[in-house]
Amino acid sequence: MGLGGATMDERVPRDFETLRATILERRQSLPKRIAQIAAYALDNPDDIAFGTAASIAASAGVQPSTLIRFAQQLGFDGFTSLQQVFRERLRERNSSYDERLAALRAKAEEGAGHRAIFDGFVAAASTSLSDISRTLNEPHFEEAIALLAKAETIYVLAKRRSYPVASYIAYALGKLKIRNQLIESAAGLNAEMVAFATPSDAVIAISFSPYAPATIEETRAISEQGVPIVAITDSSFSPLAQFAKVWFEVAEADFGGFRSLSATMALAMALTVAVGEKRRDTGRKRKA
Amino acid sequence: MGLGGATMDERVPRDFETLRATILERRQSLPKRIAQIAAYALDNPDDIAFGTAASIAASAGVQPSTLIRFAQQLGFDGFTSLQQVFRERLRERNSSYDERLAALRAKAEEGAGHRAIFDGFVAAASTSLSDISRTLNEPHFEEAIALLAKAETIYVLAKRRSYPVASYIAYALGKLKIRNQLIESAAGLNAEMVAFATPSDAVIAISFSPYAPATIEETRAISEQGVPIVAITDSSFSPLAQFAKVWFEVAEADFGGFRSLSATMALAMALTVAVGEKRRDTGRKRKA
DNA sequence: TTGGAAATGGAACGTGTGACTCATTTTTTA
DNA sequence: TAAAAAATGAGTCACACGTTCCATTTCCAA
Repeated sequence: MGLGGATMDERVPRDFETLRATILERRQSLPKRIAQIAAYALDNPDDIAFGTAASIAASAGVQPSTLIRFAQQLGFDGFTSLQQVFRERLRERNSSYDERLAALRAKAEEGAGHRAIFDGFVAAASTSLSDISRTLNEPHFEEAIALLAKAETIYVLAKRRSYPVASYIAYALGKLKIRNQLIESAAGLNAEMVAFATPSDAVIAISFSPYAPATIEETRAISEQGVPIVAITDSSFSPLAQFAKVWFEVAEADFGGFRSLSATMALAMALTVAVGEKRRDTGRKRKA
Repeated sequence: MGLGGATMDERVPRDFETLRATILERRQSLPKRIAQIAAYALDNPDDIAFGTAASIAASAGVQPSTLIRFAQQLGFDGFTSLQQVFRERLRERNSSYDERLAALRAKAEEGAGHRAIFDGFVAAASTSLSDISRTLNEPHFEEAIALLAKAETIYVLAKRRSYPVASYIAYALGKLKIRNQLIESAAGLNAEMVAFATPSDAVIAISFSPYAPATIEETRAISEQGVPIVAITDSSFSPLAQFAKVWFEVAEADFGGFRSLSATMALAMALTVAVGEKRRDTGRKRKA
């Protein structure tokens, strides 16, 4: 029986994920040419969805007939039914991220309602997240983690708009049992607090344009004491950048004059938790 | 010239958005049957991408030849070239949102690296945003805005993990020149602060499981004074819900034990700005 | 109302499609 | 190593496809 198990009562994969799993599972036992197509299919699913049997076969470097045997071996009637699965995949996947965002943004801009405001903030947050996900500088990220992991006390410095981020960092550091000091504006004791920091500590400073003068000033002061600084800011021209050992540029989308904090938050949390992990690892090594 | 302007040098739409715009623009001047297809095409772009001329024509209730006339009227050679645009649309839209998220999450789960941690937080934030965007209860949203808009002073109540959100709300309210009072845990004057609130004020209370006892207690106290409460919390069983006039259920995804705040932040900002707008509108009306 | 033009329906056509068949090659088994 | 079985390549074929063409209907202007 040349057609393998196709005539048996085995179930035919009707959705792409099942199909994919089936192919991966049988990969080892497939004949060479069939395996060649299998690999091509999983690598270029869009081509399978749109191409003709002939064009796909050519791209994959096999004969059209082999393509049909491949389909039959998986339990399909022929190439066409196999292709349906690949088409269904494209059809079923919801409108793309960008389309959704565009829709949200359009609604937010045209509609004057309150729902539009909400959509605007969601869109701004999503955009910011997707931006930072693309642009995060990994070496900087690793450097910042290393720097913070070996600090005795982590000082967290931010005012005004950035303050919520700082307070969440402080909360998270506390939960991770990492000594930290939040420098807020309330009591006016900042100068004294800053004076305690030494080169074996570290600072996370966060500030966005328009930069709070107090943040700048305190960052300058603390950097002069030789304390290493990790800065999260919004441009290379930020006054924070010149004082910082490592700095991140985070482009937050804004809506209605208020900038999203989602990207900054994600970065801040990642930094914090990564530092926590690095410390745990280092501690474990020291003991061993 | 039966084929309309097709023979002129007008540009043929090569991408879906241009095509869409072109169709919408000409909609009025199109013959009946052609317009019928135009509407069908914009409503069921996926069918155009995958179907055959015959099947599409049948679905749209026209003759196949009309379908081709439609394509030609838009400047295409024939139906096939028109179809390419619809296929390109599916092909070009990046891997779907869900696929991207799944990828991020997979990386975050398998990989132990620091980048994985970052991806995890971005994924958690994205998930939360997409969830709240789907599930936001609009009547509740409007009600909360109305309630907060007419308050003399808005009290903002949150501890621990929720505190960053509260501080951002307070910052934003301040910028919008809306009188507000942030109730933090620092000074221990909370009871006194809470005592000032009257029924013509309002409260935004934020708390997630495990609920900070202080937040619950203060919310209870303030509700007994007849002050209307808007609660942002994470479950219908939240102790906040029973005290609140309006409450929002926000499901935040978490990563590494730290919950994202992105959805809560977006909701909080939307609330704040919407209240600001509503107040401006009302003020304008009063003057007029 | 009538003439002409545009729009439409439907049949006919040629091309390119997927699938089948069979000869050949490769792999496996004895 | 020989024989059998499986896999592959290539040619063929029926047919469904997109397209074209022409007869008919609909619409508009005179």
